[in-house]
Amino acid sequence: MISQLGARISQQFAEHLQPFGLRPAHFGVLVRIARDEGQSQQQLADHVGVHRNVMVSLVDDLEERGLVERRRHPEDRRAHAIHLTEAAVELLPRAEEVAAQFEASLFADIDPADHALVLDVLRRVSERAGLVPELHPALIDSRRPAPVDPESC
Amino acid sequence: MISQLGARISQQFAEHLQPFGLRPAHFGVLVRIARDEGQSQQQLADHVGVHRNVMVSLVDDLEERGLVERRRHPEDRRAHAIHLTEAAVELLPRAEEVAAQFEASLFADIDPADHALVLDVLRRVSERAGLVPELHPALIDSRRPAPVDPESC
DNA sequence: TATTGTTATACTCTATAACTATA
DNA sequence: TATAGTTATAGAGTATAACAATA
Repeated sequence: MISQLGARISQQFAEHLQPFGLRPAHFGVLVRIARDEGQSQQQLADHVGVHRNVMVSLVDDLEERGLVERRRHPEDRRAHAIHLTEAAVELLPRAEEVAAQFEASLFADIDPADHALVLDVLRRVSERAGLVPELHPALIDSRRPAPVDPESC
Repeated sequence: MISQLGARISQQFAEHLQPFGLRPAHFGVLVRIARDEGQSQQQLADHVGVHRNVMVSLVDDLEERGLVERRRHPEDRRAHAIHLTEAAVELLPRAEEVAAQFEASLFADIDPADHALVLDVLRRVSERAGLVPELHPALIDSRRPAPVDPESC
């Protein structure tokens, strides 16, 4: 159920972001850049939970949309330092407001205390499921619980 | 977050089902058939929430695995009546046990009352998001809330 | 030798259209 | 005319491997 719900939420969130010319992944990347400007693409990929190959095209898209800049990284000549443009600084709060309204609409008939509890529990379940945003992907696999042996049932 | 969690849960559930030679979608179809034997592929597709085209290959897979049979539908010569084989009747409870253990492992450090509450809330959110398992897909679109106008933020 | 960004490739999923046989 | 099952095809998304530049 969580999987199906997640897929539909992502689909609907994509519709909400369409007027901005963004997909959910773009939004996630922008939020991460805003939290800490000048990160490398590799760092962003780790934080968002995608492979660095995917980050290339995400940053490509955002650069074409005029929302981010690839600058020279001050410490590592291999890496880019990714920064928001002024257009992004203007756009991001509006997109975040749409996201907040969307979440509110989903939980519209849910008691606010229950809403908060659900998000807190899901956050803890996410960690248990190996979804640790701050963790390097290479470390995630070892945290995955091993599948159950079907013969033992 | 729900979207990312759902994707990872689906991925991990797939690993748990791999020893059975099943993917999550197959498991969902089997459960639906068990609930009401002799349904048409179209009915199954509606219940599971996929297009009837997709159900064709799902039933193909299950038939190859020897888990379901396509019999003549007693009332409609266009349709098939899908039934579980004895192998499926033997396998399904074991797969359901694996699923239950997997869910338990995800919520292992969550208070049981909170666990139940979360699932209940998510069920209600799912309905609000247009995820109504018993509803025909054609009716779902009209239940989707309209995207927010970004200019109003 | 390892890492960053990049490109290419393949594989899975999904969405759409069209066809047939029935209703 | 509409529906059930089927097939084919195109597109998005994802995963893997390889490469040049740099650490």
